[in-house]
Amino acid sequence: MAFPHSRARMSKQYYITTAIDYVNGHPHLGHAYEKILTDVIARARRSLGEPAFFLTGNDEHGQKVQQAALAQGKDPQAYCDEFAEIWIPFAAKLNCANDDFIRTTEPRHKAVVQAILTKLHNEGQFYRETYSGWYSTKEETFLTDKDRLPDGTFDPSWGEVNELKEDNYYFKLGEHQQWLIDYIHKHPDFIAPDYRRNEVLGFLNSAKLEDLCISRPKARLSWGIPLPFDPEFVTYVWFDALVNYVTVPAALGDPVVLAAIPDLPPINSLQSASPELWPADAHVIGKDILKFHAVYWPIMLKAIGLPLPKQILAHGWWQKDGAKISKSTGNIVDPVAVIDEWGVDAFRYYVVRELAIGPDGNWTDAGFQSRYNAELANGLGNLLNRSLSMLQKYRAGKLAARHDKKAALANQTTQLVIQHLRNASLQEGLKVIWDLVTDLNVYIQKTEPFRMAKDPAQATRLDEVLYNLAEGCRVLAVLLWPYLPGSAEKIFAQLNIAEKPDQLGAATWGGLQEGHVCGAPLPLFPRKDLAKPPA
RNA sequence: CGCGGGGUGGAGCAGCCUGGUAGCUCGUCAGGCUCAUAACCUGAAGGCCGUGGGUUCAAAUCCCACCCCCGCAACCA
Repeated sequence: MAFPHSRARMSKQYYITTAIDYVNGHPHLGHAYEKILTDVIARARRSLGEPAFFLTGNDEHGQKVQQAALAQGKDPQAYCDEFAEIWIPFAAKLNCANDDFIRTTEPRHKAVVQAILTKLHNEGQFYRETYSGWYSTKEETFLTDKDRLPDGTFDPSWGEVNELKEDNYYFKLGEHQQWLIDYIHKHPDFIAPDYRRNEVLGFLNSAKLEDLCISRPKARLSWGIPLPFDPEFVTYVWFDALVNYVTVPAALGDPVVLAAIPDLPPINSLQSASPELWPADAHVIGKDILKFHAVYWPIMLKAIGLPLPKQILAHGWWQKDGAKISKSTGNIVDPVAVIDEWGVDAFRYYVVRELAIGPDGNWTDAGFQSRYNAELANGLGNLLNRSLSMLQKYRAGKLAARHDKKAALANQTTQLVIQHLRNASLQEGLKVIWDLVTDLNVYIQKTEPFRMAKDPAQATRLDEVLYNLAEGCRVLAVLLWPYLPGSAEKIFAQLNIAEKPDQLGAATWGGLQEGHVCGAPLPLFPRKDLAKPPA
């Protein structure tokens, strides 16, 4: 698969990742949400003129994958390959411009994981110990006292529970605990939003960290990366999965990562010039895996000798109609179905506009359709439509001299949007953009160009208004590009602008020149009837 | 004493950290406009900000107690 956005630069790129998705099911709303958030941030950086590298991928090892493959009578690798055929196009379906797609069963990843394990093992960061506990063979997991019913027994759903002794390797976390607490205090932006930082600090302050078990006996779980120093074990999935974030930089030859893992054998390096990616600027994750990213991962990196990511950005979860999303009750949102019916930009718009990054959201079909009609169709789409319609009708699409009635407002909007994009305040950015949309709609109402058109004495005034509207739409397209790249390009096409609206520098007022001929209007977001037949 | 999130006009939310006339979107009602995707604009009605205490000149906002809802075990972001 080609990743046309790949690029190699000589200086540190903005590097942003999603969590990698576990391949035991099909993509759902939550996966789509995370990828879109990340894509908007990555596109925003590119639009600001900064090279940005966006990584997403699949987590393919572990017990559930092995079980699922077995249940279907498939080889685990074949099973993962089939899911990759779903997940890679899924990112494209969301119009994500990711630069690479990591799969943890790839040779490049195994090589990096094993090189890191070797290094840490040689440095004495691991120890081997026998664990004894209650083991559910059916669920293939150890149970704790918390899993006991009030009468002291285990729930029958666990099946047969036996006491089991098992050797494993452990990673010493405890000795890094105070260092991590200090680090988080010194870097207040490391975990966002800040209430998540408080949560992590609360966790770190409440008890001594238990050491992390980084292995599973092969007899119990074979589908994993073998420990290089003990072939009887495979790597615990989380240790495996987190490393993905440095795998790709390593594979591309990032000098920072290579310096920390000197024994890494040569893996593929397609780049002629090695990009500088690490440390990541942001890991976008769900709130459920905060502990892995804000506790285990920083400690792993510290032990490896790599700098920490700049920020862990934890988003919330979606509900549907106020209830948890559940496949068994059919309470689901199928992103692909929504995109097929409403368009990818409508989907991207809704999930970003509906909530800030952090709180939980609630998907309702009524809310989605309401935003679609009110904000996309009636707001933005109709503004473009009526503006171009009048320009076409009264001036055959041809613009008169530049006029700056809306210049100050547009430039101010641009500054605010840039600020919000830099802060990953994506929802706020959209709000500010829509303030401009609303203002331009009011502007038409106040100036009534359709009335001026009937009075030849007002011809100049009409030209001025029409210029402001067309230029306002052009600025809007540029501002919208990180969020709604397809729609932004459609606006440019209707304005008859050849370039792409993908550089925020172009949002400066005055881009449209006198004499430029704009195209004819075409509804951006065709309005749909709110009344939907009951399912 | 488990942890976390939340309870703000009919609905969905912001505001709370850094107290000082309660805000947004949708919906409702009335009016205006006609360029436009039956779209757009203006105005109005509607809330004692979960409950009870406390601090304060002043509390949605800070403190204490309590009540209620939702996640933390799945299909998981």
